[in-house]
Amino acid sequence: MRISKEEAAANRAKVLAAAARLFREKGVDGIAVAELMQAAGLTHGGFYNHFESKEELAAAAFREAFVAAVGRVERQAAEAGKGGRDSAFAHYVSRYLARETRDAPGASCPMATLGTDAARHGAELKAAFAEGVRQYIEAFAKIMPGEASEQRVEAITVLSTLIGALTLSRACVGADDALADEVIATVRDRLLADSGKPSPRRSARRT
Amino acid sequence: MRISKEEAAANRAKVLAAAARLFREKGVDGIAVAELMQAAGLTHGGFYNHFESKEELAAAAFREAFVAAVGRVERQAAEAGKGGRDSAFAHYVSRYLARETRDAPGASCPMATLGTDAARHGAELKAAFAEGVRQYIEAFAKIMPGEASEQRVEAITVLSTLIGALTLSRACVGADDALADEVIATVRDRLLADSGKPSPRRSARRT
DNA sequence: TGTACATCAGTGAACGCGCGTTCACTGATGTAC
DNA sequence: TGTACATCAGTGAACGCGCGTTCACTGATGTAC
Repeated sequence: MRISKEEAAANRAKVLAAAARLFREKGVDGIAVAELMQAAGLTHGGFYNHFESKEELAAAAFREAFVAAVGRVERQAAEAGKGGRDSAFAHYVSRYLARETRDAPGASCPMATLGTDAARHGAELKAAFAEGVRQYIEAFAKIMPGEASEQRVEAITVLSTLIGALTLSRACVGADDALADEVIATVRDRLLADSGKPSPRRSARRT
Repeated sequence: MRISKEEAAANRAKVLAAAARLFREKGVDGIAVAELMQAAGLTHGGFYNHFESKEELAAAAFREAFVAAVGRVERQAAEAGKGGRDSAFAHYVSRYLARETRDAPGASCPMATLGTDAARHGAELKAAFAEGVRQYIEAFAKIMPGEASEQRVEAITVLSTLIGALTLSRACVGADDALADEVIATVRDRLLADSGKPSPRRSARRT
């Protein structure tokens, strides 16, 4: 049965949202089109009314995920007016390396979840990913402590550190929880110590 | 036709080596058992004479890849007798973040290529990965500059940075080569500057 | 505004392909005598 | 040491399943008059 244009647009948005979450959780190849459609409350047959292919959906989902991630950074940058850059940076890092973030990959940083997928898939996905990275670095640089001339270097370095720590911790959680927790706690404390804002929590050290 | 025990063992080793390379290049789900066997010069039917399942092979391949990676670190540590820890560290970082390493994922750090696979697959893979990370951190700590009491923290932080930078660069290469090169060059120079050993090459800055 | 028809989002069966795994078979190796 | 047989690594066809994609169909929406 045909439905209204608004409903169709809402359905498309639902599919995109489900894809942005599930691709991050299970990888582009780890979730089937039929499962995505079911997660959006639809049946799989209608998929091609909205997207040309799974690959095209993936590119759109990557863009959606990056828009949200860059938005989070920019919101922190905007609030930096109150507490200053150091505060914005500390908040962002603490949140990024929290256990809750690690355990909810579907809602978190696309670079830590989709980087390997982008590297292994086609040009369309890589282009969407690279464009997202460009925007993210630019936004992230604005909340970096230190001299303005060094902000881009710092942003790229810290961003790499965050992505690596989250990747490592996620790969170990379930097999060695102490190690998984140690990685994010250690990196968080180390980054915050560097910025002159030591974390209130003590560093988790393995015994 | 039956073959000698030595030949059979050599064949098993060939399959394992092909898996350790190809899983890193294309991901565990990105390469078929038949392709792996072909890469080892065999046909797919004999696979189950050597391994119980693809998952078991993957765990063995992870272990193999980690042994090689930890070995590389320990070799650097051993050579540190000559030039000191700083020199071992600088050599290792420069090599890790070189373009050649980035463009040869099949022979490089398993944490940067298989972390996401480990996070998304079963307990067996995660266990193999976590064990590898444990050993890697311990070996890596020995070539970290700075105070001995801080070596583990530094090792975890720098390792995260290396993994993140390589992941980002690999995801962008082909779509935005300037950005991909900037990421590894910037992080390399930044890490070496920290250790008091600035890189001879100038930092690549985007224009 | 009301009516008649064309459009098209959604449905679910079906297609074709690739994958992990199984199996009957082969024949050289390893072993028991 | 020589012979006869059992073992088993390797082969390639086959199985069953899940996946991305296609398609005929439905019926409410959107539009032309």
